[in-house]
Amino acid sequence: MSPSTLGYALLGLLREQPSSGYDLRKTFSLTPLVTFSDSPGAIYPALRRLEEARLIRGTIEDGSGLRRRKIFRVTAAGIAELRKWLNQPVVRDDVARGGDELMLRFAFMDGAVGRVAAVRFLKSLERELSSYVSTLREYLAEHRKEMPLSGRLALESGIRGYETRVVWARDALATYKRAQRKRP
Amino acid sequence: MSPSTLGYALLGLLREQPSSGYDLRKTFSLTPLVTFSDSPGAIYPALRRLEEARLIRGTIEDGSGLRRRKIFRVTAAGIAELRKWLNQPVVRDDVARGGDELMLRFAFMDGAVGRVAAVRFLKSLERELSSYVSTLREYLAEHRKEMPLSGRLALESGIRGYETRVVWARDALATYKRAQRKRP
DNA sequence: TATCCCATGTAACGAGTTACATGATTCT
DNA sequence: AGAATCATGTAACTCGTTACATGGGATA
Repeated sequence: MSPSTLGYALLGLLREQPSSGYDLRKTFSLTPLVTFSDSPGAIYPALRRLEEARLIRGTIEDGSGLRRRKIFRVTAAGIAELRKWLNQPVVRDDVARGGDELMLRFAFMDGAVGRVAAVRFLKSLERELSSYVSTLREYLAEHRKEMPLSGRLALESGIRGYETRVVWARDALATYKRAQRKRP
Repeated sequence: MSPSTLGYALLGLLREQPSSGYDLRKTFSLTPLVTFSDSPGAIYPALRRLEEARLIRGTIEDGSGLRRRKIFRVTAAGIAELRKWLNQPVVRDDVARGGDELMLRFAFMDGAVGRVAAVRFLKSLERELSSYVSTLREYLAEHRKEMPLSGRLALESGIRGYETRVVWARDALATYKRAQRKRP
């Protein structure tokens, strides 16, 4: 079985920095990754599953007189699994379901799959987003009249959000192009 | 136990229009509510739970020779439960977790709790969103240097998304004010 | 010594996913 | 007659939530 979204988040974080379960919990409670729960009932079982699948390995820190801490590191198989996840094509369903997981994937790309994959991702993201915005606009145009006011406004909010992300994707692409010119 | 998010979505839709499970599945697959799964394994058990809690009641449609369809209607207790959900204050956690549930709540307000509640919601939403954007900006300013490029860009995408929603909330408020002038 | 933070875990429960199952009706 | 669609449901499985449990080390 492939990991859950939380599992991939842990994998991505551990690739950047080997950490204990407690460290990861703090990351989830103190950084923009608050979208994830920091509850021990989620983190520790998820870590155990990843370890059972040999995607990470935990070693008890043999520090001088410190409390016991288990530090997890990503294995080669873990890196491979992470790459597989990051390299998945961007499909319409991903963007329709809110696209949070897509942004998580993008956030972990640097250092794991490189600029080429990131650029490919941004291009297909822009394409799928644009197409989805069109669908939503058509729906709005067709149902505008029968929709209750708050329902219509909520839909407009969603559309604006997706449009903002399209613009962002173009800017992000430009940023990558600039970085590439500097050190290709 | 109070209903899940899916349960509230069903409650909100059924308040607008009594429907069968199949109708609701189509709504979830063909409208912007695709964020929800349209799988029967989610919908039918959720409907059964709502019915057991007496929040909805289903009656077999005694139509002439049609296939059996069970039409669900919201009960008085269901309306009360929906109102309770809609009238909950907007807290920081709601916006930090992405805010999708907040927009769902707003979408169902018209006809269920009235303009006053909708306006109150928008005001507190704008306040919480603005405050959360500040938090994210501070985080970005402080960690910009150490963050990998894609991670930083992903965070910027999130910030832009929240900012877009702040602007939207102001526009939506203005829309309500205009509507109020027309027929107060 | 009392209290807080560090650090890890488990157990019961709820709910969604996936896949399977069933049968009636309409279309070709 | 066969296929597609309408329409409802169930069972196994996974995973996250909530709440509880434990104990060492630091701080007052």
